[in-house]
Amino acid sequence: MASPTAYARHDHHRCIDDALLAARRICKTQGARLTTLRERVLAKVWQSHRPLGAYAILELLAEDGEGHPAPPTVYRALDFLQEQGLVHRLSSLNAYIGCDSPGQPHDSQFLICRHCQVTVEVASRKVSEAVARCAEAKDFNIQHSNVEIVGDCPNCQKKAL
Amino acid sequence: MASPTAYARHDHHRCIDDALLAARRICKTQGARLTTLRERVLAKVWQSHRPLGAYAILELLAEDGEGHPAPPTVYRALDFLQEQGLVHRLSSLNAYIGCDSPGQPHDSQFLICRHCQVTVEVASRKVSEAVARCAEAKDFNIQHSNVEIVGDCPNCQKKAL
DNA sequence: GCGCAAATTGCAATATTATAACATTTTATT
DNA sequence: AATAAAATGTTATAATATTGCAATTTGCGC
Repeated sequence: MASPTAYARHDHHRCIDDALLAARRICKTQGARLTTLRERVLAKVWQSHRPLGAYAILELLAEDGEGHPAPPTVYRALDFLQEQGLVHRLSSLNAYIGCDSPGQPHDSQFLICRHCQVTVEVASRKVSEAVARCAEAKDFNIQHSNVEIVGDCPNCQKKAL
Repeated sequence: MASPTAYARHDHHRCIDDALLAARRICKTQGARLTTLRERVLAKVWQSHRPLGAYAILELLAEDGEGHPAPPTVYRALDFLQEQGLVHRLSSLNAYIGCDSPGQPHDSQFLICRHCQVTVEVASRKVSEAVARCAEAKDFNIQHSNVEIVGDCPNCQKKAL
């Protein structure tokens, strides 16, 4: 199992660039409008592999100088990005993170490090299936599932925190 | 698979009574103090099989007439109840629900109906194991996992909503 | 029972996250 | 260019949660 990029030293500019390119491609094919603002918000979300709160995004946007949007603006952009499957919301943190594999619908789980906050998205068929069976067994019809796993990432384990 | 109590017509007073009895027993053995306030909060949480927000609990307490606690009071009681494993917090709803099988530590998942909000706690070994394997595969050390599944409960499916 | 320390609760203020309502601007299309 | 729809701006406020400190209650040793 290759270690997720997020845990390794890597050229993060590439993560950002890839995310923006994918977003443009997806929005184009969907006929959705990836405006400047939305793209700026997406870029901020992708500034790291840590989930970012709406107000943190707001501050980062303000630092750019190009306009100081108000909360509704950011929330609307985030709503749009979620609808397009470009970002996920982590409800246990009230924060947002870029989607790892946008475009195709997928069921994902999140590994959230409680020390460094680095968060990795995984798409485990085993987990998805187990969840599906578990719901079926109770005659429950799944619309959406949210799996957030909190613990220690490999890096932080090494640091013996 | 027996249908969960929450979905069936049942004597709900018994759910409340059982929860309170179990809570007293558990706190006693743990040397934890289940005060009047904490017990009142627990009773409110158990008033239904729907998750309840902190401010909703606050209002219910106020209706009783016996003092109108302020938010911190309720949040502290909820923190205590969570520490004792007597209630769970559903982060996707910012709401709290009574624990189904308090006492022993357990890994649970929640089936949340998007129509009637009735929420059932399940403890699927398959899901727990799949989650554990998925984390292991990324060399991630789980501290806690949160699985919230949103969809249509059996009753609401029948009503064809 | 009495006094002390610790735990709990009360209380006021405030922080944080999110949305409502409506005005304005931008965009795509005619 | 005119229009309608979409997006953004703006102001205010709602909903959720916490901080800090004072007052009270409780458990416990004496």
